Amino acid sequence: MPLTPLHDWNLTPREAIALQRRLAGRVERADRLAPVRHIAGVDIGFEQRGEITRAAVVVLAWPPGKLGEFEPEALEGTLETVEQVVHREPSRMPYIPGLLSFREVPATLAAFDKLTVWPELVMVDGQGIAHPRRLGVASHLGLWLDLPTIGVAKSRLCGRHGEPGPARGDWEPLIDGPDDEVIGAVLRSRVGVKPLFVSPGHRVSLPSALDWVAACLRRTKLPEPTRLADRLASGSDPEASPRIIQ
DNA sequence: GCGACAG
DNA sequence: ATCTTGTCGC
Repeated sequence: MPLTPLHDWNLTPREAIALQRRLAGRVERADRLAPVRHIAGVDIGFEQRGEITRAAVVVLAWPPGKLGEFEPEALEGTLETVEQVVHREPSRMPYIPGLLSFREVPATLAAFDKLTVWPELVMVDGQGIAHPRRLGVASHLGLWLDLPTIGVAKSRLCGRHGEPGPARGDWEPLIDGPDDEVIGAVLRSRVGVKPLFVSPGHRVSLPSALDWVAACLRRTKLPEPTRLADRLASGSDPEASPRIIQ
């Protein structure tokens, strides 16, 4: 069953919410990944006070160059960029908490259209199922692309949790609803900084999502895929021209 | 009615 | 998210 073309979406918040409820039923929370050879990172930036949406996708080679090390520092620079693309277009919707995917997914899909290297796993800057209707931007994108996705957010949208321990890798479950459903994890990705909110997007379990994020962590707070996509989507890399490396 | 609220 | 100077810390 084909989904409604996102480019045609011109929904009211009420209609968008109804659509999310239907799509949430199609999100898979168990692992169903093909062998991973490339991991993509996705992030969105804005220009001109939000009038222009800028989607960035960075594709990294997996596994990283050097294996057998446990310290992230020893793996510095081992997740190499294979391709990166940027797509700009007029923004379609304002930001509304809970409806982020309607604002960001269309531009993201256009960016994916430009990729020549297709990833087997995607990390998205935002929530996966850790969403009021269990359909955050990572889950929505995963359904659309028919790819496994993981949500890596910098702050909380919903759910309750304890404060994770101080060590890198320490985490606490993110729980929501009257039935205490575990919708994600609050992960200390770096000592001394606010924790990350990791949640399954599509076709990835929570334990695997945490494993993948941990495997992509280096010295920074964000895992390499979303860190590089962030850099590309934000101003620091002004005329970030699309390029294919190697 | 009163907060909370990804990017 | 973005707008922005200085400032604290490794």
